[in-house]
Amino acid sequence: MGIVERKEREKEDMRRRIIDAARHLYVLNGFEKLSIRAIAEEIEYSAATIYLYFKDKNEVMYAIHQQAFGKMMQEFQPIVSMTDPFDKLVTMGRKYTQFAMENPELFDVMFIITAPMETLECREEIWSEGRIAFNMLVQVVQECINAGIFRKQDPEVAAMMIWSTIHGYTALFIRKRMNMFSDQRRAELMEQAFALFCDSLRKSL
Amino acid sequence: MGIVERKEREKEDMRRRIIDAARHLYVLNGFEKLSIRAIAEEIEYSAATIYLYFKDKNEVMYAIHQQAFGKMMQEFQPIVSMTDPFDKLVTMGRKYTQFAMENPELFDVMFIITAPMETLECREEIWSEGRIAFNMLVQVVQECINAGIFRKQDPEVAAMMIWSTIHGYTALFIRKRMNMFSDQRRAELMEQAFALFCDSLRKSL
DNA sequence: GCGCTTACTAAACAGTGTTCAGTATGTTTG
DNA sequence: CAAACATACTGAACACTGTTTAGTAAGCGC
Repeated sequence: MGIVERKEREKEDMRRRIIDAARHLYVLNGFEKLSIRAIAEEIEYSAATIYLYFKDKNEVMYAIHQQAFGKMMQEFQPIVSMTDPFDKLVTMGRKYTQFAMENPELFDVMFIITAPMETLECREEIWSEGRIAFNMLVQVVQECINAGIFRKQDPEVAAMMIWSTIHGYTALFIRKRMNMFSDQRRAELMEQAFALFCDSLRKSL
Repeated sequence: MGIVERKEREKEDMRRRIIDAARHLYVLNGFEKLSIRAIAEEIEYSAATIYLYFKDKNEVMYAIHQQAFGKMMQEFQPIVSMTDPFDKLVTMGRKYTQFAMENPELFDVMFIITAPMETLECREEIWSEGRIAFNMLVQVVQECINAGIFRKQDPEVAAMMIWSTIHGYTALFIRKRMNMFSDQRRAELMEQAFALFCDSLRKSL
């Protein structure tokens, strides 16, 4: 009775094909221009078929968002084997922005667009991808506390502050809210603001 | 020959009526659900009429975004008459988040949604609203430097770092990226992260 | 009163997410 | 093997969306 298993596999396969096609089109053109019909055409099925595998467009976006977190966490892997906890923190910050620059649409669906969050909301689930990534940061902050680089304090509060700063200019950049500066000045400001922040952390946390 | 002036006034009046209707519907339902047809119905004109006064939906969003900046700057007015420059900074930070909480859709169009920025891009204009608001922050940072609260440094870099932090958790909150925490913990984290940041600024900038 | 400009609109175009009745194929059962 | 059922899929429709265009009606200067 391998039929049920095969069907299960085929179902899983189709889901993967839809997500792959959707992600492919999404990273090329963004959320607004990603249509169910375009995804369907890409995999050579009718648009209605997508709805046999996903509740709605939000759920497709949620799947892309999940994959994107996988990719980001993979790129963060090298950090865990670093020795100095403060270096870990600095590298995490750098990688966060770098990931956003290299994968603006993925960053968008992970941290800015509301669509994937709506799926969670109506499923009444917690945002586990975000929780896991945030925990990684909290962990590193805790290591800084243990190493005496930071004073004893709530690591989640410190992590939140750090995430905020890094996310802040990254999101402002991605959403073109630094366009009052020239390309060069923009890069300069981000780099120096980051350096100043790292410096400030070292001295005062 | 007051006819030209009257026509000019009427044209300006119609623009204002469109913006008012658009803003009204926008703050109620957000960007996705704001349609040109709905705006037209609100002012009892046909949809095509909107296009006699605005190039496209982006330009309507840009107008709303401009008004929103006006409102925010108004709410920031009391700050300029404060005496202690560091208090100014802290109050600005608080007001930024407070504005976002009280006017989530306005904050969205000002700092997150891409639509209004597209208008600027194709007009090849600078983002003057953002520039002016940022300058206000730079000014206060400069005052902190002059008062010896901060050491001598590039005030734009420091301002950028400060904006990033405040914008960071505010944007994460608005776009539901803090939903892995309970309502209470979320508020706690934001407040304490802000307090920690202010503390850190005092000590190290 | 006659042109001409301006203001406006109905209708169409090309798209969107989503639903549903109907079909065709694969699987199970008598 | 044939009938019954379950599954997978699709064409077409619904109710929208932003935007364009051709055509109409009113106001203005002469």
